[in-house]
Amino acid sequence: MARNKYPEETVNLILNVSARLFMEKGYEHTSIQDIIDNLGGLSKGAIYHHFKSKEEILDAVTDRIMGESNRKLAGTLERRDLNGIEKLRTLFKSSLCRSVQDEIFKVAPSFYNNPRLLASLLYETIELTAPEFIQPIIEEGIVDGSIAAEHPKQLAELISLVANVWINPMIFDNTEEETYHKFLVFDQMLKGMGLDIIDEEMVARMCELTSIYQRSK
Amino acid sequence: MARNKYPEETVNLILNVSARLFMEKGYEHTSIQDIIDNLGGLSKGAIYHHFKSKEEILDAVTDRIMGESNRKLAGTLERRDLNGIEKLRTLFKSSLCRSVQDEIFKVAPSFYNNPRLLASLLYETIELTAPEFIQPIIEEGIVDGSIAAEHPKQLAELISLVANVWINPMIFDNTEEETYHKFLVFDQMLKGMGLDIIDEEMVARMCELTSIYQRSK
DNA sequence: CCTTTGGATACCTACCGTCGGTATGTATAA
DNA sequence: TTATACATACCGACGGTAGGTATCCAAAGG
Repeated sequence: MARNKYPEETVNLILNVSARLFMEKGYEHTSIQDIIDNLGGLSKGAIYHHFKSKEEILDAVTDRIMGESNRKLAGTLERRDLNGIEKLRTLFKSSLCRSVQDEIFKVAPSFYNNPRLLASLLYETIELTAPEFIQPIIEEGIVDGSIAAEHPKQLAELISLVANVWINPMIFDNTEEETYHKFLVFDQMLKGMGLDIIDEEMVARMCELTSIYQRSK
Repeated sequence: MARNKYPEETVNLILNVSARLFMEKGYEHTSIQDIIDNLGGLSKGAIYHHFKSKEEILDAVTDRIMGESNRKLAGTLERRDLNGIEKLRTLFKSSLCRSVQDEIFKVAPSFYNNPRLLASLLYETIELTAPEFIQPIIEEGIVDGSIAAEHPKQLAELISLVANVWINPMIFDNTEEETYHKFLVFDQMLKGMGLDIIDEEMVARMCELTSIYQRSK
């Protein structure tokens, strides 16, 4: 294929195709040849010119996805009109709304057959989302008095893990009813730790999410 | 190598070698050839006579590990001298004590570089440990009045996830102090949901576990 | 200002070693 | 004799590389 004047377009093309295939078929069941076949004329040489390994493509794909959603989280973090607990609420709500129209959702990826992506998500949740976004908010809430917690780091991890992994319909299959129950238990847990975050609207959104996901499979 | 009169010994040999290598190097970075090289003379034909794929070896390995620990859990489940909450307590305590002398611990496997094993553990926890062992105990506790919960299935999943994954030193690196804080937060969460399970002895054991694991790395 | 030229970069093709897996052969236990 | 426990030789597909070609761009020369 002709040389592209803007190589970042080629990089993006490779990333788009790879991301889709990784989601659909899983990282390990996607071969370089599979990617090539969906590149519209580009060859293996092109891929290995821009990336030094298949692994590096996966890293770039996950970095891009996480980067997108984290940039959106960062917005909430900086708002001055909200105290700690309100920021937590806003964060949850917006991340739920976002998911509904998320692209990743439409391809209905099964993390079940995608241990690589699952592991990435799990570790990014604990090592990035929790300390970078949730923990600061909790610490803020402790200072402004809206949250009572003694170990913000661990609390942030726990909340992030439950919200990002356990409740995630892409990881664990659930009926709408089960999702509802999960949310009730999650709410009970949060309230038990003095965090009143979940409201009816969130529960409704989450059930909507679950059913959208169910249908798209 | 000469034909073995007791083929199950060969199967066990393959499983032992594979388990060790999977832990040390990760499933994906362990080749069939690596396994053969550690088999002491056996060949690829032997492996594929007993297992139909590398995947099946992994399944057998994880099944064996999970089977061992589940058989021990099952013992607690059947005791008649304990009510629900007491069974939960006993379960936690014994699983902590067991881990201290667990073989798996001594090779210091890094789930970090082992997405396959990590995913297996995660799904076995939610789809096996929780519904087969924790949920029945909670339901028993509801009946005998020692536990108050409305959604035993979800509660069982939540507890299992936190205990088996979040607190697991093989999955997330922690200092002893962080482990201690995790346990405090876990305890607070459980108490918030009406479950008084954690005591000082468990906390001590868990910190011991963490330090053993740290040293073995 | 236009042209030439040279090197950096985008990309292609052919090929390599290794991988997981199979077909087939052989020796031994029952 | 038959079924089973292995060994051996081989296969296609895989991830990755070597080396070549084509295109872009910038600086030099006219």
